[in-house]
Amino acid sequence: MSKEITSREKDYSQWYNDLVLKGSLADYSAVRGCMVIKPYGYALWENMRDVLDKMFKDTGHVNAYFPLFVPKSLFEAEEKNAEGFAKECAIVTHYRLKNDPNKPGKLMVDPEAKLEEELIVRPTSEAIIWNTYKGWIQSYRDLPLLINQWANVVRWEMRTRLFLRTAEFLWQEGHTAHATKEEAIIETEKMLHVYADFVENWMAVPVIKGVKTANERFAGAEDTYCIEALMQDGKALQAGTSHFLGQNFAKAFDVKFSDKTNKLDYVWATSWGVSTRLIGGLVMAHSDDDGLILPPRIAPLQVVIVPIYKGDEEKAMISNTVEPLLKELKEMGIRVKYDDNDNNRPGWKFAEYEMKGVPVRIAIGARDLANKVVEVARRDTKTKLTVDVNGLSLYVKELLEEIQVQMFNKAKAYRDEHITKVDSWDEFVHVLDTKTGFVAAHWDGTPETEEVIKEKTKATIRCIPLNNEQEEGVCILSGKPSKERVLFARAY
RNA sequence: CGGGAGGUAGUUCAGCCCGGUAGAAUACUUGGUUUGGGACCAAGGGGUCGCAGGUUCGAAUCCUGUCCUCCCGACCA
Repeated sequence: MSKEITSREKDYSQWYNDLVLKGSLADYSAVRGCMVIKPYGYALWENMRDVLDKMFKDTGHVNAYFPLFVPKSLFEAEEKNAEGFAKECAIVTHYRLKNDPNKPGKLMVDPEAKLEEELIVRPTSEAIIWNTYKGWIQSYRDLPLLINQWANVVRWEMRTRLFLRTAEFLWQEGHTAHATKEEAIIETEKMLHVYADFVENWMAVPVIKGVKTANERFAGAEDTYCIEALMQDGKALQAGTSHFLGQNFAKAFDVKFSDKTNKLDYVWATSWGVSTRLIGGLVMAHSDDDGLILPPRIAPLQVVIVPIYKGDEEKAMISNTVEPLLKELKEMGIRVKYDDNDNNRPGWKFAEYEMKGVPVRIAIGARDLANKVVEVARRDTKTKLTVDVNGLSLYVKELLEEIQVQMFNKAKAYRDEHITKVDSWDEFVHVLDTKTGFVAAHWDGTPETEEVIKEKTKATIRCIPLNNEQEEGVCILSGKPSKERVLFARAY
């Protein structure tokens, strides 16, 4: 078979690409920097989306949809935000094509169809949303306004990578408005915890919750909270962000409300988002050289049953045993598939489902039938066990839960081993270059120092962890006093 | 956007240097034998060689432009 995967050791980037492409998650497209999410990858996204959507609704949010295009005048209203995104915007300047008089059969942009005002394809939706909120908010009775949207956004990236950084990607963006600063900060933190809960308990990827430094902060935000995950190559990945926007957007879009004493004030805002980038993180956090390893709770397919037979008679006998089992598993809410396709032999199917990261595989042949057992194989550990058909569905249900927990524990153990405290510059550089991962070090708190460290080592401050331990120390670069360690890493 | 590599059958690639009208493996179709870790035999179908120009009697091959992808860098909430 040609479906060979480059090993992580040989070429980590290529390994990642192989998994995404050969695991049928996504494909390249004819558009620079844009990918096609294939059905299997989209099923994964749908599962993630459904869980998150429920979490948002359980915390009082509702969904809405805002336009893809943002008039330039609105876009530039919040200056810092506009500046932050200016270099990566796609812009619509015309609205019509016409036949090219010089090239029969070809089209050209009609110069007479130039838009009076250019439209920015949203890189994020704060501008259009806050322009809308202005009309929706008059009184404290209209607050809080808790809205989320599932959408695509476009950021014209110079260098793209499947899922991790594409020109167009899918995400959700929550945009909330509050009467008080305190309430907005609580919202910002609440959604960060929702993200952490989702990524850890559903995707089995451990994260560190923290706050970004000024350099890494979202343009237009007062504070950016984030969850940071660690990939198997020791690089960090920002998995989600939640921003406390202060009154910046309210002021830029003139969104005021009357409080109970009839006093006018600007509202307080938050925004928060996670994207299809999470899929890239999922792939890199768990998978191995044989293919994807997906956590059961969000795997499109949790269990696959492969029959092993000689002739139609045996196949029919196996199917007789499998059918009730299939029904039972489905009734338990387990996503299961019986692959009785004749076109491929069992060995081929084994390899294929391993590539796709299906958590549990059940193989059943004539020998098993006689003994009333099946072979149960785990994708995460690649171990196989013989299990009684009797009580199998309950066993599988429990096994799925166990796999979920073990995947998280394994990833967490790796992550925890890769948080290294260092107290000198030499040590700092050495750990970054050899052990990799997060490096916990003292920093003098200035953007200048952060910038120099980035230039010298390519490591950035991923975050200042929430509830960070306070500890006297000196900055690894400047030697100036510091009260706490921050987490550095090279990042995606 | 800079440096490097690449684009030829669904896929992986050979052919290109030295121009003569496209090939392998695998996948696919049909039939048969098979089936406990990516099966075997036989027959068959499938490519305007990324696209557009140019040179030439003749271009996958040489030249120019352009699009897409990968790797490294710059850039990136």
